[in-house]
Amino acid sequence: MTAPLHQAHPAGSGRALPDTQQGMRRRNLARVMHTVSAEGPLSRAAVASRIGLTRAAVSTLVDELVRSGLLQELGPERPGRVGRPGSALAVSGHGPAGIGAEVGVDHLAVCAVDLRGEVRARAVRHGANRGRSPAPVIEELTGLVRRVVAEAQGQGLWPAGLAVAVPGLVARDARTVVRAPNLDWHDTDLGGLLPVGIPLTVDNEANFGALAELWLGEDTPRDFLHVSAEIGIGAAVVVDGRLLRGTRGFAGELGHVPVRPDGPECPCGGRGCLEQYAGEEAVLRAAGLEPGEDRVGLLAGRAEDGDEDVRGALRDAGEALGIALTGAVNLLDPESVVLGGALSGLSPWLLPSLQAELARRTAGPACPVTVSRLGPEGPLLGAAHSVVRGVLDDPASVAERV
Amino acid sequence: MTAPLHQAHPAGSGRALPDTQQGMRRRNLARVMHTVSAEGPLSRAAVASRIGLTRAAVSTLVDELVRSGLLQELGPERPGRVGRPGSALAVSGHGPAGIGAEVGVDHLAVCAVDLRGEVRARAVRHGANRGRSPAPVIEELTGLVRRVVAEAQGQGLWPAGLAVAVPGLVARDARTVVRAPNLDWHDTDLGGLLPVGIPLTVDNEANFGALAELWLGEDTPRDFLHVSAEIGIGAAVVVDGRLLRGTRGFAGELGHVPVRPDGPECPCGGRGCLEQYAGEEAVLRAAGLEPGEDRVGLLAGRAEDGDEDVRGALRDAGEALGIALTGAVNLLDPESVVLGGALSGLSPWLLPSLQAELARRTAGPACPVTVSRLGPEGPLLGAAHSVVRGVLDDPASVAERV
DNA sequence: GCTATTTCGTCATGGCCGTTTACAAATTAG
DNA sequence: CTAATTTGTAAACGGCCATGACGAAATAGC
Repeated sequence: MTAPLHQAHPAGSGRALPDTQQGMRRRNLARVMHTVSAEGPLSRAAVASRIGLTRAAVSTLVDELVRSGLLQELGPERPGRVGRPGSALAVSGHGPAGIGAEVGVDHLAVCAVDLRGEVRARAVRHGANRGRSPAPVIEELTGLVRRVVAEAQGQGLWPAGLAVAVPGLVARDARTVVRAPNLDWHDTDLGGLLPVGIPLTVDNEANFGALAELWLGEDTPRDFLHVSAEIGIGAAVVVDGRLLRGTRGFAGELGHVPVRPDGPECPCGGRGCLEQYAGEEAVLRAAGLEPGEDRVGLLAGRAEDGDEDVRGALRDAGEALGIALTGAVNLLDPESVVLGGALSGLSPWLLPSLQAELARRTAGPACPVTVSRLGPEGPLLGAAHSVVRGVLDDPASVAERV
Repeated sequence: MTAPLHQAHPAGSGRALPDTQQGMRRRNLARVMHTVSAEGPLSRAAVASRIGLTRAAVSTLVDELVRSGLLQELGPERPGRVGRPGSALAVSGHGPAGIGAEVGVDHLAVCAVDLRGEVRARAVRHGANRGRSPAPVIEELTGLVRRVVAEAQGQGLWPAGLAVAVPGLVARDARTVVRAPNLDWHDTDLGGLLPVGIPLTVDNEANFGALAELWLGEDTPRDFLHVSAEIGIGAAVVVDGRLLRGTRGFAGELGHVPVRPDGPECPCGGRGCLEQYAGEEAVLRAAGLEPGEDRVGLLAGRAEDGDEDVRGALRDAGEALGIALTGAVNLLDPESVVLGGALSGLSPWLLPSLQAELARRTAGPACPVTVSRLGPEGPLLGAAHSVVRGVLDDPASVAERV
């Protein structure tokens, strides 16, 4: 198994595959898969012209991929143009599947996604996980995973890997949850707790959310900043289509960017961190509400009803977000900023002040701010898709396993 | 010519070389060059074991590189171990040279660096360029370039490219200076003004400074934040050994990160930007000094002499830098922060408050802050080396030109 | 309806490139 | 002085993509 670049925590950073004919072959197999996956049913000739190889070379690559069950021959295309019609190729719907899982504060979710990107099975369990110790939660999650895997297998799929999204900081080993304040987990190695016989990857939910946006969003650029919030405020930086992780894997801690350096103290040790103004707890307090079950829904509902306290609190939060994002945008020059997770539901009341602040502090045109279409589904889908992308990135690695 | 990844503004982001046998060959030539360049004189066998190819394959690659004048055979190694001693290979000192140039506010400088990384020729001209129109300045620079090129040629070198560092924002075409406030240049295409018959690249001096740090610094990590200042404050973000440029090429504008959102107005339109606290002008004003010739030297001198006003101003600037860097570090999780350019000379008085602020606002161990060893030489060396790296990254592209 | 044209997929051939295997050369160990 | 070890090179081999030719299947023109 070679670790593709976008995988949760790539081991090395150099070229993964050795530069020998075999590596070349593997990379070309990957290019065929990516092309077919991205541009729908395509003939061998179309693929060849797109990736710059000859029809003959693509033919042998396709043969290999069809034999491995990764590509499917759909039969002759509808002839619209002159010449013999090609034989349409599509990504197989019966090959490997990516299993995505999410440990939320209030729920567990698992889904299976096939190579085509379709969700083929899912399972959810609601109920607060806050404060429960990791072992029983993971045990419950394992049950859901088994159910989803079984259901996928019933449809002719086989699990190629499991990716778990957690609301917390994950070490670069892609297995250990270093700190998940909202679950009260510390230094928990999920590798030992999830006894599923398939490759495991663990990552921050914000990271998976950003990847989902990158892969599934429409017109998502290759350089953007994805901001999300469950309770803390997390950001993910995508540069040139790849996640920026940082040395320890902690990049994107937008919540503790100083907004007002002399502001209220923050548990992190700093003062006036963004989380003190735009964190869920802070917004609820400013709105005069008590923390409860569906906090985001509550805020959205009150704001919708015209509650001025809530609206004001969200306006202030948007302003603080705008200040913090001004710094981030100046530093990174992204093509856009995408609001995801809980923020997408509250965007109608956050956006105006956020954008105003950003525009006011920017010389020239301000960085466009958009709202994720995926909403709360992002992290789960991103996790499952990360496994699928792993297969697309190196088809040879799974072809052996068929 | 293929654009290597670290080059000023790579055209595309995908794999540069096509995945065919020829591309493979080219990449393997590059790997041989990089290995020999990085690890000193090495035998063919040693190179082979390092890059994972066989001795036979490396032999043919080396032959080609020697014939092109990029590698040099130094003769048999001193035999310390059992077995036939290898024949030492070293990067040639008579092949291509990188020409670096710098347009500073108070000076012009040009140098030539060979493949071994040694400076083989240089020329400097002092005198204020502030407010002069681009044409005469560039004409003067061209003269220096011609002199340095001639001197290098006299030593058996030939110029492979010219890289120019400017104190301002450069568009992604790597030729146009969009805005250089300290020179008062706007939308100036240096490509038309520099009629030297070799490939031209223009980039921000902060970017080149960061690259110099990456390539020449000792123990510089592959993920760091390089902060420098001439008059504005610029940062360069290096991720995984590559410069982060941003969509428009404007990444790293640390100077306009909000430090105190309600602070003094800034020409950029914002309020309380870092530059209002730690910019050269602001520091001079706070120290009660007038802007003059050698401003940095003046500040350092007074601080050295114990001038409390100056020390206080620098302390405050360090504090503001610390606040801005806290945000950047939270967002990027770099392995270290490196202070370069003018900041390195003032570091004794900036560092204490900067580090204190950073540590106070960080949970866990704070990001280490170091001072560049290169100082004001960084941008010029980085520019010249960027050309050299371009050759190492694709030796085949220049081998044709011999 | 028939032929020429265009495009698709495949096959045989050839060239490029790293590997394998073998061997001579140059050194150390005993 | 011999055995062992390591280096560099040469020849044969195998993998992989390119080239060129060919049959198949559609359209375009008459």
